[in-house]
Amino acid sequence: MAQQGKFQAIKGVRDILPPESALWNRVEQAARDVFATYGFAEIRLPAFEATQVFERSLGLNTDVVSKEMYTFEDHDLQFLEWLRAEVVARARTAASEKDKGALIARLNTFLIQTREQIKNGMMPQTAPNAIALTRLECDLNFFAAVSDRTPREEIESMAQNVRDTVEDIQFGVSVTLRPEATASVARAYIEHGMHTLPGDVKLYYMGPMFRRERPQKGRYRQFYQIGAEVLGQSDNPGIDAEVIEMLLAFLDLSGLTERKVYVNSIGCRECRPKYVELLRGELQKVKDQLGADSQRRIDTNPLRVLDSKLPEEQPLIETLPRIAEHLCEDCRKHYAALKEQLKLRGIVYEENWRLVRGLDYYMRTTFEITAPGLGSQNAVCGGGRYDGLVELLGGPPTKGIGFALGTDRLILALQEAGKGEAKPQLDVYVAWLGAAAYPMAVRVARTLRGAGFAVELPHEEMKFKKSLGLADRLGARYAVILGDDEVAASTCTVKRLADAHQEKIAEAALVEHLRRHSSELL
RNA sequence: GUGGGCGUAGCUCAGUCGGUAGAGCAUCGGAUUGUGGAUCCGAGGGUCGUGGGUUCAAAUCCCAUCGCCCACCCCA
Repeated sequence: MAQQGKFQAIKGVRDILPPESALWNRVEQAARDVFATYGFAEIRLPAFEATQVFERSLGLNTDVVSKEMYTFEDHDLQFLEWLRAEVVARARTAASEKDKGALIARLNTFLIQTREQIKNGMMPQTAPNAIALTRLECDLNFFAAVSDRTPREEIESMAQNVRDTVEDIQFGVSVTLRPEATASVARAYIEHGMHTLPGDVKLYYMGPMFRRERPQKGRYRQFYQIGAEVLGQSDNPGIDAEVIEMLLAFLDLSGLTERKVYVNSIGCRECRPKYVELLRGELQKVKDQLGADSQRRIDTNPLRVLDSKLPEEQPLIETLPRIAEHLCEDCRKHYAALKEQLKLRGIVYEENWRLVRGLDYYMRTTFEITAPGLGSQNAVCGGGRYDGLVELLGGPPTKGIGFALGTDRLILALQEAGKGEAKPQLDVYVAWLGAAAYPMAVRVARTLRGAGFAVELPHEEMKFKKSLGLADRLGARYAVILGDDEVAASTCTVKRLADAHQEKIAEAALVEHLRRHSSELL
């Protein structure tokens, strides 16, 4: 229903309306409650970071970084942008005598202005910018020296140079809407010197993330995650197991009982590269039996071939070498201990040797939770160990493990499982009639709300017929009816809407009366 | 970026061979001026996604375009 002139939410983002928003609150509250019992505290992170934080953490050649991030330059230099566009436009036609002069003039102004802004601190003083400016200076000199004898191709090639260089200049810092939060947590851990805190640092977060992807079921451009991280000096598998235990306790409280837990180990910097090469070699041998996507992955990321869903590739994939058999001694012990720790906690899990992670920072323990009813995105939650990430971002050597749960998908799974019901609760509807009753209605509503009841008070005078009709449709448990009679006697007529039973209660005793019957409210 | 499906009332959807735009639910009002749910009566609500073409006549046929959904890639 895209009608001209009507606004609608942009592609891939959406409104979460009542009553569904109540389910969201329930889920998020469950997370807070459970995480708190495991000693986790909330960290509230910015929604955007310097682009490099994500490039460094996730890896430059991951899909997320290379094509799915919302990235922009943060600056306030419209005049320079306009100048740049002018330079580019003039450079396009620089071969003619007239435009040559215009290009020189614009480029000259651009260079002066740019230097000025850098001096003022309005533009970043970076090495690439310095190089670009020097190059433009040379180009300027070239154009000033152009004569009739200068070959046309040379002029055009230089003009092309100018366009490319001028467009490469960074006016501001590159920032990115966060596509995930682990990188931000690591950044914050370093920035605030959290390695000096006693014990492991246990943090959780929740909120929106952003990826510029084609939307589909359970996948949005603004999506939500609930996540938790443990950072510290220890990589004891007990931590990994406890994180998984906590995650499952949270899912229990949320009501997601139909789910599967998969675990795997993907090795470390020592043994994983060796395995990847082994796998690549094996895949090369059977290349012609694979689909086009998998063939491409042999070069780009052999581990992802294991993820293939193509039915015809499955038998072949089953014959491939498994990382569990090629882990180094330390990783083997770590993985074995993890499984022991899970058993110790009575956690039912499945090993999935094909479970690999897409992001560069993962190592050793990886895990995933799946649930039915999510379309082709059956993963609700993924996580793993990322020792070394903090160091990669310039911090001290630090171990880390955590998970991120797709809230949109958890909500979807709960709804599919019939556990998405979230009725708005309305305890009392105050129906009043007559000018004298309104002040009493205001008073009663305020008193009841003060006592913790959810109360609806109409502000237009309505016949009781209409008032009670509304009370019914709003799902109120009780109606308090106030008219001239009640005002005269300082009593309230209290009607239980479920069975139409009603009685008169003194105004002063109303709260006590409703409290006594609060079990009926539930 | 690639492929498929779908756009008619707030929602779910009919709409025949091209011939005045429909139903159910929802909303509002009335039957019922101190009492809700049921029933009955009534009302409002539409640029048939948008633009163009064919035609005496287009929701319907043709072209283009936009939007949404699902799937692939990839991922939570």
